Amino acid sequence: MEPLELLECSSPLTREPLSAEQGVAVARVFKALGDPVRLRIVSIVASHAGGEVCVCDLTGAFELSQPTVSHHLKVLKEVGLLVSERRASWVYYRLVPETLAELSALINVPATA
Amino acid sequence: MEPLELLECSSPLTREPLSAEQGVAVARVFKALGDPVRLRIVSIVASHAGGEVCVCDLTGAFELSQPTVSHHLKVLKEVGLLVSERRASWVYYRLVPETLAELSALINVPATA
DNA sequence: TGCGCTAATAGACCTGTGTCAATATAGATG
DNA sequence: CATCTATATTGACACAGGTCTATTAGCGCA
Repeated sequence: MEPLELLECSSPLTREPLSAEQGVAVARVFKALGDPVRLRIVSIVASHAGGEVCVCDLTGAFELSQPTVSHHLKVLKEVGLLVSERRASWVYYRLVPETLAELSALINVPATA
Repeated sequence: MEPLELLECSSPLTREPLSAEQGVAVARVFKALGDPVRLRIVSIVASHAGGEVCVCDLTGAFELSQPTVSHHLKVLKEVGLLVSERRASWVYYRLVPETLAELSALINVPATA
C-alpha cells in the first residue's frame, strides 16, 4: 500500500469534513503514530543530528527485541513517515518531513478568537 | 484517565526525542485520531458552523449504530479532543482546539532547508 | 407517574496488533 | 565457500479494540 497521495491536497479538517476516503488515508498515518514506541522512534530519527539513525541505535534505545523494533520501523515506512537506505551491513532510517508537515497542517487550528 | 497535561510543555519531536512518559501520553491522542470514523467525527465537529454538533447529527452521518458512534465520541472525549454538554434531551459536542493545536505544534517540522 | 425520545452503557464477538522466539536474508571478510 | 554481524521475515500468542444487540439512564411532557 502506497503512502498517502490522498493527504496531499486536503484542507485543514477544521475547515471542512474529511471524506470517507480521506479519513481512511489520514487515519492510517495517525494510527502509525498512535503507538508510544513508534512515536519515540520518529522523534529519535527526526531529532538526530545528521538526519538519520542506524537500526542498531534504535534497538539499544528500547527494551524490546530486535524484531519488534524492525516491525515498528516497517509500519512507519509503510505510511510514508520514514524511508530507509542500506549501506554495507547497516540500514539507516530518515524522516520524511513532508508527511509530518502535511499531518501538522491538516490538524492545524486557526488562532482561537 | 485525564487528558494530557504531559503534552503541555513539549518541544517539537523534531527537536528532541520524547521521553517514554511523553510517548505514552501523546500516543494516546494520536491513537484516538487513528480511526477513520473518529477522524471524520473530529472534522465534522471542528468545521461545523456554531462550533458544536448534536449526536443525532453524527449518527446520521455514518452507517453505524448509535452505540458505536457514542463509543467513538467517548474515546475522543477521554483524550481531550472533544467536550460535551447536555441540553434538554440532546448532547452537543465541541472541539477542544488547544489539544489539536498542541498536537500540530508537536509534529511541526521546521522549514526544510 | 408514565410515555417517548435521545444518548450512554454492558456484554459478546471477531478482527487487529504488539510482542517474542526462531529462522531467513544481506553483506562483509577471511 | 564458511562464517560472522546486522536486519528482516515468519509464525504464534495474548490482548486491545471496533462493531453490534440489548438494555439502561436522562430529560421533557402529558
